Amino acid sequence: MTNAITFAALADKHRHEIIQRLAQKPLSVGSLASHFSISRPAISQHLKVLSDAGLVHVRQDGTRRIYAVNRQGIADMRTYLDTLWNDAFAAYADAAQTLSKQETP
Amino acid sequence: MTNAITFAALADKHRHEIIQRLAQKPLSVGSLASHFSISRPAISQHLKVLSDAGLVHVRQDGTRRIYAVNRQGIADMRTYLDTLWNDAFAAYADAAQTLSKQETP
DNA sequence: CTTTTAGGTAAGTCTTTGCTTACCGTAAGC
DNA sequence: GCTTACGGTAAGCAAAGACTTACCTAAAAG
Repeated sequence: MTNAITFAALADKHRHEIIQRLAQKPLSVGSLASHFSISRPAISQHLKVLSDAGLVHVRQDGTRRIYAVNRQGIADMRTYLDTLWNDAFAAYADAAQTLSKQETP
Repeated sequence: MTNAITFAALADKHRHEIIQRLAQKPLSVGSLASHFSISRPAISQHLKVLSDAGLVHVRQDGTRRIYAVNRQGIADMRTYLDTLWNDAFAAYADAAQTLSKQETP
């Protein structure tokens, strides 16, 4: 289910860059953090937000935790936007037909 | 261009509902506000955020302002997610090939 | 011209959130 | 066993954000 918190996960500049990097290649927390100016715990917290939103998933590898993009989560957002787009299209076509009353309160 | 602020626009519960309603039918500010428990100025502020993100546009109709979904903005987000999805897919295929070194720091 | 209707904007408050440092648990290496 | 590497979590703080009320402008109605 795609909702406000799913979008909130990508609403931060750093989380945005995190998911971009993970889309290129799955990475450990430390290796990910090395690309940023913020602390490693901050990255951990961002990853939790992304994880809770279902946009990334973890795999344990020894002492390291490898994060990767959860493609299903991305697909769900796409579907959500598809619906929005289609609805808006239908509403537009509808408004074009009945030009007289654009808005019935 | 789709970035963090575009997603931030949909990161709020109320803005989420606003765009859903606008996707069904373009609405004036007041008529939109009547469906919510928050004040009209609050709705105005939310509409500004959505507008700045390029997700809605306005049309003046007498003293009223009719807001509608900007389909191009939605399409841009879809494209962004498409790229993300494809990149993640490529990274996944790549990781499957070279199973030995999943991560090169 | 005056009044109403519609809505954007400002100022102030309260909540949320992103960051830091400090701490703790767990898995590999010796 | 002990130690080191890797990260998740807690507490506290400062910045951002979502509200409110109050105010102001612009278009229609009379």
